[in-house]
Amino acid sequence: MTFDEFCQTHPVQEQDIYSAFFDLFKQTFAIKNKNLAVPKLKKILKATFKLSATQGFATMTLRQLCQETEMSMGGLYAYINSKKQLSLYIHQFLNQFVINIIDGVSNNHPEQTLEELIRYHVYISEVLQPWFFFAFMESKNLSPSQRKFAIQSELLMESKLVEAIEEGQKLEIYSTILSATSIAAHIKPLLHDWYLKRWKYMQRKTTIDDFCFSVLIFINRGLTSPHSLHEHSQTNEEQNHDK
Amino acid sequence: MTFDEFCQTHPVQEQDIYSAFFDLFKQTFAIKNKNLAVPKLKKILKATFKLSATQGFATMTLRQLCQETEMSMGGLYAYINSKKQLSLYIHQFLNQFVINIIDGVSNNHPEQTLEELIRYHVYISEVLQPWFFFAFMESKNLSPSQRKFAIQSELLMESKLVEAIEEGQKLEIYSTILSATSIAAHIKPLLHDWYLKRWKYMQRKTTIDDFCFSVLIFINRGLTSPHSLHEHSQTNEEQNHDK
DNA sequence: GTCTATAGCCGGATAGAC
DNA sequence: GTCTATCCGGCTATAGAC
Repeated sequence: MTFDEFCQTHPVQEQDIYSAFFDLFKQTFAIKNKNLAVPKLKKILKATFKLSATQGFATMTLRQLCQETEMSMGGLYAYINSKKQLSLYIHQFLNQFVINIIDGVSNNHPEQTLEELIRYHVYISEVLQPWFFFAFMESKNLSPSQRKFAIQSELLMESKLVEAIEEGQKLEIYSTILSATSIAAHIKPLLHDWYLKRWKYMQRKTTIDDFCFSVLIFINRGLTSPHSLHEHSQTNEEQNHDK
Repeated sequence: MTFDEFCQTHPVQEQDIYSAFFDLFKQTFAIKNKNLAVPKLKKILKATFKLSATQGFATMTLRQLCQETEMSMGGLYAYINSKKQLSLYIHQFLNQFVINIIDGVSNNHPEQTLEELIRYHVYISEVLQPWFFFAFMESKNLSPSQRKFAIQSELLMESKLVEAIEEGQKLEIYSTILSATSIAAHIKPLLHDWYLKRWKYMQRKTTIDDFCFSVLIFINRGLTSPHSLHEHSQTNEEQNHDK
């Protein structure tokens, strides 16, 4: 499945996202009119991501947010109850959104499942790049209990990866030299790189499908190659003596 | 080379580090007495890392820093000129420190060079874990020109990785399906994971040499395996039809 | 629902005693 | 060199007009 196909089969357009955001928290907003609220929430969230990405959420002031959104302080406070809650809502919404999609990944052949998990993660993090970046950088703002809640989508992804790898190891498709847990631990930072170092990939004109292709090759090799570094490590001491 | 051997052959003990920190910036400190200054700087830096890691540098207040270091505001200001400069100095020192070590990596056989680069990076990031974590999370605080300067150690590491991989590809030790640049781009986040998600590895009781071993196997496979995902991707569409 | 004006607080930084 | 006391600016949040 390519990125385009993913976008056509999942509710990941901008209007889908911000509309879902309103619905999730509507009972706590002072504003009740959805048609009015959604565009403004969109403005507020986009501005928050922009300012947070360049200076961090903590140093972003609500005055800056007003300027960026062309709203007044009073107007802003009709949509957010506090600066802290704005951050909390972003974490909570993202977590819910990711769980909904990752949970739907079918569990068939391990290679197929693994590819789908990886592609879906990259695709979601593309569509919600500012959200992912924000969540990664600003997770400190959360209290321990809130953090535990917001991390659930991460845990789900990790357990699904481990499950697929273990399945592949049972079927003897994948090597068992490294544990499924530690391989999953290596896969995740590879995927995070797509939204954390976005500018790097933009600069190099790497498309999202190129990135997926390259990551999938790299991971697939890490899982299937019969080679082991063991021999390499053992000869290493001899090499050092040669110096 | 194991982590222990690395520590014995490089100036990476705590006293080495904080002493070097004082030397690098001594002309700008109000304090001139090194024996007095080094322990206090150590206290200040450690407290800064601790507070920043849990709440972020931006929300850390100098009053918190005073409490943590058992100093007064006035006393503190004998060691730092401003909050901003404290952050800047951390970035600059780390950058210098990493360059000094990475630049010394010998350029012999590509496999050996690659292993040494990777091990050294992990080993430095172990010894200076709080510094690396700080630099990653707080790089926003830097102005563009300062950031450009502080990123030089990253660029050096990256260019050395690419150089070694290209060398290996020329010698036909490594596959050329993926470019050296994109492989290097995959290696870096794997290494960053060691200091970014430290708690995860602590919890799992993964030792640093275990981590290096596992990463080296994974990378080595990614470089050498003859397998290509190409066949897999091509058959993927057929698989989808099967559903 | 949205605005302006302001309350109330807390941060970084400094002055000046010791 | 180190302390206490204080200044001043900017922050979040709210009150009240429209």
